[in-house]
Amino acid sequence: MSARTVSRVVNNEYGVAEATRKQVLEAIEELGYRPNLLARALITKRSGTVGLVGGDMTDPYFPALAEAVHHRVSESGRTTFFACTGNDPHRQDMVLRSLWSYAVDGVIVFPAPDSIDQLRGYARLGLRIVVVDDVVDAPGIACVRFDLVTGARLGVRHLLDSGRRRVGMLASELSPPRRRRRESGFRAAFDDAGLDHGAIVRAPPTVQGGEAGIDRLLDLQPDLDAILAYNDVMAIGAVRAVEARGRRVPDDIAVVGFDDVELSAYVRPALTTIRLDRSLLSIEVTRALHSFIDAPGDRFDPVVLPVELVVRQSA
Amino acid sequence: MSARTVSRVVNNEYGVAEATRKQVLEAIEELGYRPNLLARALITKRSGTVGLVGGDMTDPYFPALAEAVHHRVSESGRTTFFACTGNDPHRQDMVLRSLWSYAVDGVIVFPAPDSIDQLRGYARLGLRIVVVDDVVDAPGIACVRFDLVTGARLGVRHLLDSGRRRVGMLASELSPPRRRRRESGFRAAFDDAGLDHGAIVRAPPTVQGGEAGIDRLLDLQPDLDAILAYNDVMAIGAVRAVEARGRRVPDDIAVVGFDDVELSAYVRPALTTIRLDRSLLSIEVTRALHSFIDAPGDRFDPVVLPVELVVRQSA
DNA sequence: CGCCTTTCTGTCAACGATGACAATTTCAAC
DNA sequence: GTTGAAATTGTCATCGTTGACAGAAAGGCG
Repeated sequence: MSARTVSRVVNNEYGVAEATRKQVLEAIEELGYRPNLLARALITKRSGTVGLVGGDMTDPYFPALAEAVHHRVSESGRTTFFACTGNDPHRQDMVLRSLWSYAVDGVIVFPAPDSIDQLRGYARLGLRIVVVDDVVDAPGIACVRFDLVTGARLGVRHLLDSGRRRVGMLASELSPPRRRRRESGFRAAFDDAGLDHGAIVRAPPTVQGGEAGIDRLLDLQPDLDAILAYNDVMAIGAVRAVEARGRRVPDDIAVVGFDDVELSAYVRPALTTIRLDRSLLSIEVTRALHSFIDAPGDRFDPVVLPVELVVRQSA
Repeated sequence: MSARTVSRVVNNEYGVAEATRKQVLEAIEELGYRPNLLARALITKRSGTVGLVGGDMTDPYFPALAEAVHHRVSESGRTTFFACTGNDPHRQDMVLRSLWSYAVDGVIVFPAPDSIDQLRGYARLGLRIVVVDDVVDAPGIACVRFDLVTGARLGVRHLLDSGRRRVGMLASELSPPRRRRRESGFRAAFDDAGLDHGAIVRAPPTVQGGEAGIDRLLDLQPDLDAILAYNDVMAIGAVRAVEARGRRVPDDIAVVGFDDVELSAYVRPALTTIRLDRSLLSIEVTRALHSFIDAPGDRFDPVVLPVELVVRQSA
């Protein structure tokens, strides 16, 4: 009974006598044999695993998406591992290096700032990459993103419709210029309406960042009556900071976020937000990944996903 | 220039002439060479990675802990990968299998229900395991947990001190009997006081589970004036459900949670909770892991971590 | 029974690194 | 110039699996 035969049984290959197969399975059971995936991956260049690389796990958008992605990926019999980069290109490099080197079948990445060339490099090394929220034109890289320009427009229009006129924006300091699509939409919406927008302030995309950003924003422009925030977590920080200054949401200042994380419905006031549907995103990123893995090509047309305004209490 | 020499340079081994080292480094740079970690791990049985396996990423306790663990683990030059099991022993088996097979240096596991024998099995296969929140006496397995009995006692005492007498408990249906230490503490606190405790209801440890649990709890015992919840996420569900029934928190019903996730300070009313200090936990689990990895032994004395009552608005 | 086809099983090399150890070079000291 | 020790570099086997291919066994047919 050679190792080769065992290999055939384990991999369900064609051409093993039924009696042998049974015998091998029994031996496997008895000895508690587990194939060594390292050795297998070393030779096949495939590992049956997928990596999901995000910037910050503590932003609730990531875990929720992760769960959805895991679920879809597992349908193809693969395991998903998660990693995070803290939005640090160097840390991202370490993570991708590990993943690449372990021959993951592909990775889904929320890229750290200024890491596009790094991604190109890994694509050249043969790593299949799905980039979320950025556009990279390179073989081996697929791009999926939400239509954030429209999203910001929807948010601003909602604020204008409800009579707000002095609208500031709380942006993320981690977005490089090319990825500031919420800001573009914000400006565009005011251009459309022939009005001037309020100040734009950038801060870390966290609750604390939101609080700090609001402090600066209100110092710059004390008469603001509405805020469009980069995401829900910042929006929550914004609400807190506004209330800490003794002003009320939404009566004095309306707040609109992005994402629609579960949490947004639980805080008071419940957040009005632009929903970036995780289920949709998980479907599309895994579709892109699978098409890369199974198909021979290394091109994938960029996907732009629709967004939706969810009106709750904060605006 | 043999491969062996390159290996020596890459691993910073002693005994390479300076001139050779420089030459090799240049070649590495020029050719974009990356050592294949698979091959390395295959022979060394070490991969420089650590796995953190949780039940549910969408419970905010996990991501926050993950970030802390990642940080500590990275100090030893290792990369951390995260995975989740959905509290399903079978999924846990797949995850551990992958991790073991990729020769991770160790794993930190929040075990799925009824998976202790599975963990023992992997420990026998040589996987170094740190188990959180359970006690497993086996070589190769270290255990770290919070003193939840005391935690529950603290919570109950706080409620009794503020005059509550009809206190129910919202437990997790995922905890097997041996791990129901919050419930033990809950009962013990009432025994101490010579009082009777209210009903105990088990539900999934999520916001929805908390809501559903409260519905059943209030049906069983409509006159409850306080609730001890399994964790903050359930407590948030509890608050919502209580308010949905037209009763107020904390005036009509007080709510105490466990964990002290960041979120707990942001919801209204802000949650009173038993803090399970993530920073402490991350220190201890990585200490356990490192002692396993670096030391020759395969025993590690169980660690019990202290807890702390954090009083906010909900009780 | 011989021959051919089909089915099954085994052998060997390879994946890319490192452990063990051997070979070579370097260099100081005699 | 020889010697010996130390420093440097190379060779070979190995980790556990699979690809390519060869060999053995089984079955069909004249």
